[in-house]
Amino acid sequence: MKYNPWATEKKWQKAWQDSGCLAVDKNSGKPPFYALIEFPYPSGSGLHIGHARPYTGMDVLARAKRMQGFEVMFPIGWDAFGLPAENYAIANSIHPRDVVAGNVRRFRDQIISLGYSFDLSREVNTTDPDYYKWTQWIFLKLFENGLAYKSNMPVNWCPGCRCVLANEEVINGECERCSSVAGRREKSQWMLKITAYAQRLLDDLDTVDFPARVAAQQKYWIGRSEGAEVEFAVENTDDALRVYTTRPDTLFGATYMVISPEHAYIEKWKTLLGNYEEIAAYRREAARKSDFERTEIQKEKTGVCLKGVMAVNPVNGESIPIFVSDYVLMSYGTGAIMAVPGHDTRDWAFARQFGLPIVEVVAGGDVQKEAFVDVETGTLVNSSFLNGLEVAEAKKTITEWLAERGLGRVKVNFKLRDWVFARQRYWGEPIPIVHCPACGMVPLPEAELPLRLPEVDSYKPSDTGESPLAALQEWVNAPCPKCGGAAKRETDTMPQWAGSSWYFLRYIDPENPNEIASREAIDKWMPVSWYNGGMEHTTLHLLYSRFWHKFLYDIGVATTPEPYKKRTSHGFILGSDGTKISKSRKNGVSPDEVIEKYGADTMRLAILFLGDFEKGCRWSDNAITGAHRFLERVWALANKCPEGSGATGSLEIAVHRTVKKVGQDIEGLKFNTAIAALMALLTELEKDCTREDMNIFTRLLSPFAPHICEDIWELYGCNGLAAQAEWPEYDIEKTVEHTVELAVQVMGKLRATIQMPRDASDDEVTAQALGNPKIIELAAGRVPARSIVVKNRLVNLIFK
RNA sequence: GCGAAAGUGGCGGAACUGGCAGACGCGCCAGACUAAGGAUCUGGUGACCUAAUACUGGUUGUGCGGGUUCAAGUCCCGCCUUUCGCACCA
Repeated sequence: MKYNPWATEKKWQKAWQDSGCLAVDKNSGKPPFYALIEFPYPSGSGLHIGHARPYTGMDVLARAKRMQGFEVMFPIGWDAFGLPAENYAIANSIHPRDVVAGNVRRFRDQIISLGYSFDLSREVNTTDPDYYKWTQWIFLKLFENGLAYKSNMPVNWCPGCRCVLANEEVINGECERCSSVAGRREKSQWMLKITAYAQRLLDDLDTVDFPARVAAQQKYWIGRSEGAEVEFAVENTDDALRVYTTRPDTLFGATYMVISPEHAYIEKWKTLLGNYEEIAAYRREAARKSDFERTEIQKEKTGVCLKGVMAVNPVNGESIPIFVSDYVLMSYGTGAIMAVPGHDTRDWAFARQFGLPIVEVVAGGDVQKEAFVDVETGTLVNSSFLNGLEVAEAKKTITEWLAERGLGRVKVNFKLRDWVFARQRYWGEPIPIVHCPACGMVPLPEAELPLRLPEVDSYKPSDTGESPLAALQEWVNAPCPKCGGAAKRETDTMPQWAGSSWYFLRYIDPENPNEIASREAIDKWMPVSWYNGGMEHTTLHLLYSRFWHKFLYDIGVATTPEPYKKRTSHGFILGSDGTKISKSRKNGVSPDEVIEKYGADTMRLAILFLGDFEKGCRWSDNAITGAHRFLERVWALANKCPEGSGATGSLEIAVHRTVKKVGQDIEGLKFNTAIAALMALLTELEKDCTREDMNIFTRLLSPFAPHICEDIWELYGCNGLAAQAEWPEYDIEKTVEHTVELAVQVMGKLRATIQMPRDASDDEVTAQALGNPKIIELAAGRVPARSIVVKNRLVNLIFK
């Protein structure tokens, strides 16, 4: 009987769903295991191998955990708000809701056809009002707690389309659609104060099981630094320029200052400045550039000196000039810096450009040739009372000195910036705030949630930079919830990150109309046992969702400070030509095509056999050939293998070893070597096999290739489904051979191998090795000076 | 520039806390079965040299150059290259 996956795959997919074996049994009493994948954005092009790799990996884990006696929750949903659906809707005059519904249907079908064991009864969709009601509810709580606020922020502006652009829509400084040069504009934006949680987001990384590279990247992104704030008085004004520095010890070397083009003092000092027009022109120039351009290009330093104002270095009273330059950003620190060209590379380049003095304050380099920045252990010079001190000591001394005089203070700074939480778009969660002329910003009462997206004819952004919602008078005009007077709704919507920042909580209790999830359910399932996702989400989604969860913990909704107990990250999968998979390059593979030609089990095995799950890899059709042949051999053997009791001798050892290895490899996400071990065992079983052995083999293979295993299970007349079978156990005693082969080395080179009983003593091993004809010949009568024995592995003989 | 990861046969990739490099698969070669083989099965397959009474003969080999060690793909020092992330972060 030839292997014919098409005949039965659909049948088993239905059987898994219908049997309820994928759904959670509340009363099972088994330990809970919550396996989570990053829920997909249901794009129009359907599910591709970039999804299939992580989903297959986690499906193997979830299936194995079920067999191992855990109550597994393995849910999926749809992160369906966002720009692509909206753009597609605009281009094709379809409602984004309908676009999404069609895409979701396609994704769901594909997910089922791949044999994934998701519990579809818990499916959530971020665009469902019953779902986004709670996204809005969380926003209201953030607002109530002072963590949501409005602030002027620069946005990308396309003068051609007359609308705000996402960073993604700006390609090389041009609008993706109309190729106009995109500029910058200030806009009042909703912000979330993630910075208030910076320290906790950093500290609690120690309490979770994240891969080192993920934790390192988050730490770097949060970017904690300890330094000092220093006040520089400005001559002829009552103002002081406040700077943040991590190197207060170099204060005596500060020979000029630089402020960001957006610094408020420029306007304040307008009348004092002899060259205001020049400065304003420079500012306009800087404003045209995106942050990206401004900070990316390794360019010559540009800037303008502020004529008419001078700052005073607080430690030595010297007057120093103030410049404006775009290399100083308003978004980090205070928007102003003290420049120490002797010991900072950027300041050095700027000083050279503008002929400014460069003073050495830490001994060791030649500051006239280049900035001397590697100074963590240097000694201070040219610094009055700091002379002779080590850098660390000098930092402390100067900070205290400044603090005593009210000129400075210790300050911890973070690179992390607050989260811009508004989009001028239709297809997002409406922000439940009303702007009242009398009462200001008023939150909607909870009872009015969800605030539904209104029906509109056009989803196009308005040409004023407002969201399309702004054009809907009947929706925009609403009574103030507080005073009842005429007021207007907020028309911006939330970013796509909103719905994905808490979805793992909704899976737990997806139908609950009264709360995000019941306390009981949260207690049982949180934190997520194992969350796997892409490295590209390490700094945004992963950090945002940790932030929201910490907030929910603070207000008593969540019961743990961290949402994820364990995080793993799969490697990025590239196309067969080694580049990113894209439709235009045609280097991708559609899982649908593979399934149609070879079946879902082949697809699953092929994608996991490619290479280390946690490392990047490139797709190759060769993987399919190997996987498919393997399954054909499995099916052939299952059919011809006779009844009988289990294997004995070395075959029994091979079986026990494989049980051990496959279990360990699944836990370590080493799916490629687990499959290799199964292939190797199959080769052994083909020589000598009974149904008893094949039964064990089938259960081991079942998480990887579940359909064929159900076929075998049925063929053998076993009870229930293979998916519900118990995971085989191994006997540690039966994983070791009684006779081992040892390598015999002479002076570190392999010369022979010998057979020895397991755990033979060093002396026995040495004696046996010396008795080997090959070794006798090499020894030529000499006696080894040393013999190094590595138990059950090798012996190395050293002759003088 | 900063941070992280990685360089192993023709190819994808294995290799536990230093211990027989190349598991497993693809491809290729030879053979078997065939009317036929792009099916299947069996055996072989890093490179170079040398073998024919001794295929458990020798040398060399994990990006490059040094080092530590009885022993290095693995550890240390110095380079080179690639990928990913961040980008003038004070």
